[in-house]
Amino acid sequence: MKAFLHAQLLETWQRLHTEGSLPEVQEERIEITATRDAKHGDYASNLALALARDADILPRKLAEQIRDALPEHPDIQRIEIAGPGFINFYLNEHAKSEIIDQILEQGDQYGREPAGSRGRVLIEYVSANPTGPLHIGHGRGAALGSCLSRIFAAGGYAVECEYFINDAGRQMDILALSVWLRYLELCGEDFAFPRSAYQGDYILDIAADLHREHQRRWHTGADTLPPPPTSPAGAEKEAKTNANDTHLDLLIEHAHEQISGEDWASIRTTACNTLMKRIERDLEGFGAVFDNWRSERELQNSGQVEAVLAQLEEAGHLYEREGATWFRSSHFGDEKDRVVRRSNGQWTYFATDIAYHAEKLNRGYDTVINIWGADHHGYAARLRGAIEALGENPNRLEVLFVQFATLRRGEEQLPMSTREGEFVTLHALQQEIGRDATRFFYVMRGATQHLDFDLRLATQKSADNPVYYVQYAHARICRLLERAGEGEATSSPCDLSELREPGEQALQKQLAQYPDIVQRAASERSPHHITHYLRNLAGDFHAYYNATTVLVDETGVRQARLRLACAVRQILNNGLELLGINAPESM
RNA sequence: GCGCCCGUGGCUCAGUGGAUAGAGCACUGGCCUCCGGAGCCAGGGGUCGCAGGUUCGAAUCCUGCCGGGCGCGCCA
Repeated sequence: MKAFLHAQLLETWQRLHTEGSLPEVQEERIEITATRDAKHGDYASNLALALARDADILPRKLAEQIRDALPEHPDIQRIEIAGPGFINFYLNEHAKSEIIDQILEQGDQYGREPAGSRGRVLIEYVSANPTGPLHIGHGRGAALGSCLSRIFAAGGYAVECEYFINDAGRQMDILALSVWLRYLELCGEDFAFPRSAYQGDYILDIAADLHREHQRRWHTGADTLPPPPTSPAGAEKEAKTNANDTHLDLLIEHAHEQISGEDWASIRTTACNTLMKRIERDLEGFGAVFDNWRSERELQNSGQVEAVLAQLEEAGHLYEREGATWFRSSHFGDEKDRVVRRSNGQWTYFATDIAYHAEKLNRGYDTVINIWGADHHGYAARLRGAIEALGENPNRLEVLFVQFATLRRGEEQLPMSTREGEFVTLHALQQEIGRDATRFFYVMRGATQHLDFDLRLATQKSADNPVYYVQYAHARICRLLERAGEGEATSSPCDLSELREPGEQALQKQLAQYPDIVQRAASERSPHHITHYLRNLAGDFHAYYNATTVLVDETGVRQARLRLACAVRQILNNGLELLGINAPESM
């Protein structure tokens, strides 16, 4: 209906333009919105206000001219000019109740665009380092990516989801080192475990497996280990960090002397695979589904990094300085140039990432979306710059930054830090509050907002908890339809003009907005529009249900009300589906 | 210091340049002989951080300032 009115306005304007009484107009400038207040009709347009200047006519006069020129239509009861020059459309009852038949006819397809009709999108998300289990910080990215992929699919995009496995680089060496040191402890060695190595129990588990399988094969005396740094009292934090980093490097070097490169690689691979399996399992349990798992190591071995650097070199965007190779990212909007090859000959992560993004773009997606934590925002400019330098349109890459989530239980703040091994894992969070509530809470705020995740609220089984509120509305309708006999509600269309109560009008209007909400959630990459909508719809239903008896004796009224309830259930179901949340039949 | 994000009832947050700025929580008072009370209804509570500007119209766009978060490595 909204699209229809938009077309009518455009057509009418163009006709008046051809007749010479109005100037030209661009399609985007004609807006029509569902009204917030029923006093303003069902739909309203502000075009007379917006375009009065161009037309050189007073807004109200312009509005009248357009109203008079609009063709009559059986769905439109009347058109009014209000306020400074709004054009308000009032639909007749029949047009409003059509929505119910449409919803029941299309079922779970209602609100969905034809698959693949809007282009191809790749969403890369989570991509956490395999150095520990996923924690609640990763959870937010996982929820956002997973919900967005479902919303995009509903919006008509062909969507693929991808996880980039950071299985190369120094992090992996630190991981292997952490495992090896724990292994030495299991061999009976006694020494101070480095503070900046990975502390978590999962490291111990991997070490125990290795110890069981390989016995004392990689054993070496603790007395040969490089001594830990002695940090003088009052030393700067930064100096301490550097000292710890250097110590780790010495330890890694030492390990290389003690065991063969092959064995070291084997420890690294075992640790990485074990953690990746755990990550995959956690994501699967969370409902985050991936189509592709791309390995950084494989990418590096494929020769793509050399190729892409050669391409940049050829285009003159690289230069040497102080033994390193730099990319001239400052020419492409970054604040300074960035190293792509270190003076020790190794690529930086950035170099690999350029190759990775070049690959993604070459695979032919219209849009490539990355979901990153807010702490990475400074990184986007150089990546965009590299894409531009490669002759691609940098706008095909879109980076969504998700702000941090803090976790609390009532007043108590819960800490999280991978290195210290003290964090709430995503798995533990789900165990405690369930997948549905976890997903809903993660996406109910805009991604740019800091999220205050309250475990106490999320575990409450009451109306305070929005997940239960929405699910309860669904369960309630299911029970109602069961009681009435399913057949009655889903049978052939009945006379919906019986729906005259204010609550029934409100519900029909709310239902009609669903497709717009889905489109908006997709175009703004904002699943929270869905959570808000569902809460409102559930609220309207609860209010209606409390005020009006559905199962009355008059057959016509009863059938119409059941049919309305059935349509509400369908939309609750469709909306929850977009969030990957269950729509239970009973609770 | 520079860059990005955020300042909206006591709290957590919606808000697409539009009509009287909205929810939920908390608070106060009501509603089950009734389709699920895991629910509903009513009420109080606001300088939309501050100051300019653009506009017929600004919480929304622009500039400056104030406050909070994050980032500013030959780490990933």
